Amino acid sequence: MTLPHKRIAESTVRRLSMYLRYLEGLDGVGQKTASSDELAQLCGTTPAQVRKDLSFFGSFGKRGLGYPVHDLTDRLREILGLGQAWQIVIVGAGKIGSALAEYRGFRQRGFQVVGVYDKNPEKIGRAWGDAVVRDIDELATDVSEQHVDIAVLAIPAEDAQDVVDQIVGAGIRAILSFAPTSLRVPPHIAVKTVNMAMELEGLSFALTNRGA
Amino acid sequence: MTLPHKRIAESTVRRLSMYLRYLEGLDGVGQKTASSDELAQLCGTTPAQVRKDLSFFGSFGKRGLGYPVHDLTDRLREILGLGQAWQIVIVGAGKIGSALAEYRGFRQRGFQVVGVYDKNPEKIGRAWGDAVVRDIDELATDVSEQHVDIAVLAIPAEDAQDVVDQIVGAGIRAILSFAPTSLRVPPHIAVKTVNMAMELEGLSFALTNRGA
DNA sequence: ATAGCTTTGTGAAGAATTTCACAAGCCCTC
DNA sequence: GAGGGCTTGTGAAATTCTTCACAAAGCTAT
Repeated sequence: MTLPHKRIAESTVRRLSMYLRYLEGLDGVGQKTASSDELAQLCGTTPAQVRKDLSFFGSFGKRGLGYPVHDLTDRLREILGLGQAWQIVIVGAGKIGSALAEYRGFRQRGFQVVGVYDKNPEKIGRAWGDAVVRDIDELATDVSEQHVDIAVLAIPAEDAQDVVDQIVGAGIRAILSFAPTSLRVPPHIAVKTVNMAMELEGLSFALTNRGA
Repeated sequence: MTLPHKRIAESTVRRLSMYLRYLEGLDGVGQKTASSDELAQLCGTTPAQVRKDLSFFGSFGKRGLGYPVHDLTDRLREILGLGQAWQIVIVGAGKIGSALAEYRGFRQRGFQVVGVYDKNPEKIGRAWGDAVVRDIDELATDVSEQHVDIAVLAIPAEDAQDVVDQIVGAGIRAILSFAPTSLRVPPHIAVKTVNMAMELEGLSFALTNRGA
């Protein structure tokens, strides 16, 4: 459906995601068209960047007019693969896992939380949102038997690689990790890592080497 | 102290942060030296990249031997500005703010949480970790009167820009935002945004355009 | 239908980042 | 103290990403 003739940069995909968010907002208030300049200002980028990003996937705009808000919204959803419901599991029922399990953004964008796992016996069996916390020892079996697309890891760094090896063996296809460690996975598995310490240290560096 | 003759890329800073994490681990188990190759494998990058990144700041290694683990750890802490205690406030006492307030990584790396703020009267006054939740209306005053370096935003997108404007006016120097929106700030303010929807959509895109 | 204003789509230029490749340097052994 | 085996530090090459700049095209008004 989408035609990735060229490899699409990760930075481009991140921006597409941002364009989508703002287009949804514009669509919600009934705006019919938006120019690359308007989108760029909303997203904090440049008009040329917006046009280039979109041009990788086709010609959606009208010269002199801009982009049709509603159509482009649909098109971006399709490009980003949001047309279908992805099934995700959350691994780790601590504070972060808790915040994630209740995060409305998941459902809003078609990500269904089909399971929550922990290794702590005290947490197993408790209700969490719609799900019940299950024993992490069941994770691999569940992943291979049910259809699970994405695993979200909210567990300590030292447990992460072990869990990754298990779920990769069980056929997971993508991982979003909040564990502050780098993960080894086969090349066909998509992985993103969110590392708060890294973000904070980036700010610390910026404060130290500029604003001083 | 550190000598940023050239502008340092953000990607480089992120990797420095990762090198630091693994070096701390190696230091903890008493390893004396580490080669660029070993660090690269741990961090999932290349030896050349490791050497290039470090070379922006000096020559820390010994040819034939590698890098002195303990010294380089110290040096990286200094480069990243972790020698001092940064004071941070958390804005938004919801699930994410809660996870953040109790996040040990902050204190471990010298980030002191000196305040938690919310606009919900039911939350104001409750104890949160060491802090008590304060009224968000006091935030700007507190930022300008106390010494606050970094604000961590865990609030809805629609409230974010308003809070940003207030704390920028009050003299904040850096912002870490979990609000899924782009923030307008003057150029001397450092900003990082963590956007979960964006990460998930990146995975969705990858699943759609490859693994299919 | 034409003129004038606007905005897209896109090669080409430019900038930034990563990778290459190798001389220089350090350690150990003989 | 000379030779061999490693590993760093770094210009230069390669690659990737962003910005430029302009022809092509749509809309409105006359």
